[in-house]
Parts: sequence; C-alpha cells; structure tokens
Amino acid sequence: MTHVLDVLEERGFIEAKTHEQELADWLAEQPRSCYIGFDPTASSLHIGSLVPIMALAHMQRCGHRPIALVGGGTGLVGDPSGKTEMRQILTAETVGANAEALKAQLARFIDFSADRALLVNNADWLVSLGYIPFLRDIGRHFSVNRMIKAESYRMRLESDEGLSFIEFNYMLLQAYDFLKLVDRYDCHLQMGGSDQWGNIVAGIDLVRKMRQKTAFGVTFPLITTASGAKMGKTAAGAVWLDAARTSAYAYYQYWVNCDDADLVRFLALYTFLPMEEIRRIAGLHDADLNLAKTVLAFETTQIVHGRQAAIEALDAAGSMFGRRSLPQDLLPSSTIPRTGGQGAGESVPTTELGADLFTEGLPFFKLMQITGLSNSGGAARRLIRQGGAYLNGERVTVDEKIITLADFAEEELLLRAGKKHFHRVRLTKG
RNA sequence: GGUGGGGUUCCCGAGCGGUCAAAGGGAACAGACUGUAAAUCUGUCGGCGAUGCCUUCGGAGGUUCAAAUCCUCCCCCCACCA
Repeated sequence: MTHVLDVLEERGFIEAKTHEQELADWLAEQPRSCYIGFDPTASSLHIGSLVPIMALAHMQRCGHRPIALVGGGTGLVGDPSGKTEMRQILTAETVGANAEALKAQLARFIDFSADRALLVNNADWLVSLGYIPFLRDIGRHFSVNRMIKAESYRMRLESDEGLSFIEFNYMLLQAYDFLKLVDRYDCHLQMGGSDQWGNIVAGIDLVRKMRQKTAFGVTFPLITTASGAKMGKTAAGAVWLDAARTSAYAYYQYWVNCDDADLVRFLALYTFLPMEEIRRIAGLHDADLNLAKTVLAFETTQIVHGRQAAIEALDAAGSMFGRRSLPQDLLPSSTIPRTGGQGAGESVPTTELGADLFTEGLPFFKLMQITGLSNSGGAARRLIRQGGAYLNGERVTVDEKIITLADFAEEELLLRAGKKHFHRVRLTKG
C-alpha cells in the first residue's frame, strides 16, 4: 500500500512533522488512527478547512482510520492561535448543533461506515472536567514560562488586544484532548494547520509525561492564493461547503476563477487526481489553462456537492461563458464530461416573479436590485451607467428602461451583471 | 482604583463649528485589455422610482441659524501607574 506520508508530501500537504523517521515507520507498520480537530464555530465548514479534510481522506484511502474531533468543548473556550482578536464565545447549544452539521459535510469526503472513521466530540470529556483535579493532574505539567514563548500566545501578548485567561488555557485543553484520544482510541497522531503546531506539541509532551508513550504531529502549510489572500475569502464572504450558503454553481465558479499560478498546487491539494497527470499541466499556456481549471472546479465540486450538481454547474458555466471540449489526454483520470452539455441547467440563480409586475412595467434598475445582482437601487443605477448590465445578452445603458412582458421569451429572461454574474427571472402566474 | 489617549462611512485613517455623504490608502464593483486568470489604466464606491430628498461620524441629551467637530452624562477600548 502507498505510504500516506509520501502521498501527503508529494501533494503539498506537509509543512512540518515530529519524529520524522519514527512516524514513517509507525505508519508503515499497520493501520493507525489519526485525528484532526475542527471548530464548530459555524454550522458549515468552508474552503479553508478543505486541506485538513482532504488529508483525512488520504489517510483513509491509504488504509488508516481518520478521526474527526469536533471541538464541542474547546469551542466554548476559543483558540487564540492565528487570531489577532478574542473570539466570540458560543453557547453550548449552538456548538452542539454545529457539530452535527459538520459530520454530514465530512461524510462527503470520509467514509464513516463500520467505524472506518470516527467522529468524536471533546465536549464528552471536557465539559465535566473539575477545575481542581484538572489543575492538579494536567496543569502541573505545563510551564507558563514555556507557554508564553509559543508563537500563538506571544503574538497576542504583544498585541493591543491582549490575551484573556480563558484563551490562555486553550493549549492545555487541546493537549488533554490528545491524551484522551490516545487513551480511548489508541490514536497517536494529530494533524492540523501550521498555527496548531504549539498545541499539537503540547499534547505530545503531555502524552509522554503522563503515559510514557510516543505521539506524533503533522502540520499543513497555510494555503493562500497567489495574490496572498486566504483561501475561500471573497467579497461575498467565505466560500462554504454547504450548498444552502454557497451554491454549487458559486462554488464551481470560485475554483474556475483561481489564479494561473495556483492551478497545479490546487489540483494536488483539492482533487484526488494522480500526481503524474497533474504535473503535466505545468506545460500548458494561455487559454489552455482554463480547460484545466474547468477540471479542477468540476472535480472539487463533485466531491463536495455530488456528480449531478457538478455537471449542472459545468453546463451552466458552459452555456454562459462558452464551452470548449476537453482533450482526452488532459488529466485523463477525471470523470468530467468532455464534450456536449445541456445548456444552462438549474444551477443559474433564478428568481420567480409575478407576471403582474410587468404588465405596468418595471424599471430595469429595480429589476437588477430585486434579483440581488445589485445590492441597492443606487448600485444598480451605477452598474447600468457604467455599461455592466445586460438584458438577454444585450447591454442596457438606460437605468430607467421599462421592462415589460415583451422582454420575456418563453416566460424567462436572463440578466447579467458584469462579466460573471448571471441571474434568470422566470414568470409565475398571478 | 488613579492618570492620560481614543471610539469616523466594509477595513485602515484624516477631519476638530458652516464650502462634509466626510481627504487619502486598501478592499470591492464596473469599463478597456484578456483566457471566466494576473498585471495595468479609467471610472464608481450610504439610501431613495433620484438634478432633489432622507439617514450616518460609540450612545443619550444640550448649546447654536448651523455640530463628526463645542458642553454634560453614560458605554466601550488602549497605555502607564496601583
């Protein structure tokens, strides 16, 4: 079986690891358990969490048992790592509900059946902790002198914001989690983002001190786009994995619009396509890169939203931006449909409006506002005046232009804002 | 608890009685150029069925013809001291 460390290394997942040789041997010996913690701060994961999720998926594909740890308990405290300001503290109910939602999303990537993977919640052991016993048993193993040298704490100690005591304890709790995972699931490997290094190492130390056992840590690099932005941050907010928050079409578009310079890296990190095929992409130029971006978008959309939604997004994009067929030898392992397509599927955002609105007629800018293509009437007027608004493919430059039933073809009409934002309006009776 | 400095439109940050919907930068959006990329240049960037009207400068009052700017009280943040 392929060694999972080789896979992760080759695909760009690894920033740092502890006990390099020992870890490799340990993983090669037999199937192992490994875990990654996920914050239940929102009811959906977003693209920023994709790297850890894919890492767990690779673990499973290589025969190991991934454990997703939902921070139901630590979520009540707040991790200062990588944050420049104090996090909002959530209620237990919210955290619990979010944890449930996260499992459903993780199930897209990881097979939880028959205990091939586990989802555990650290609220199970953290919430009932007694303060004095915890301080006595766990706290005594931690040196404050050392803790304040950790990057995550130092950053906050030096900031104006300061570091609250509750957050200062976060490292102990996460270390305690690791200890629990060792005890309960024989899980000796924790992975996480590079900002988790300090917390992971604290856990490894605690396991050694209290159990005289070896534990391992692996961290992932912080993935940023070529322009330096964090993954998944757009003007509209985060790109979520939940279709109700970010539609499959929008999700697909996020990937198609990635920077040229990111393409190969992203294919390696965010798809399961073989590396030898991905490496060949590096030779592509100009417009051909867009074809490879299509594959990237299709593959990752398929993983998150399913094949049907991915095909619809592909078709919708094809009908609006034009479609070129994909050569068979471009990333041949991809199951993307290489030709054809059925026009704009259902993935294009659609608003249904009553026909009566258009008997009198509606000003064009108002329609742009109603459909959400513009945030306000003023924004709609600006857009139109600047030549960025289209009705059925034709640029409209008069913001007061009255739209009537005559503008509809087969009860439908297609609006466009700028180059990329399409919206369909469909008539309803009444 | 004491002393000092602050809270401005998405973010940073000017403004310190009228010329302020508020400089400048960033982000964002549109146009040109392109490949649904990047870079660059140009324009826009509170709301309104709109050459005018309405609501903004931590909150509530007050002074004034006029307040982001002055006064009072309150809330929050920061620094130093304790």
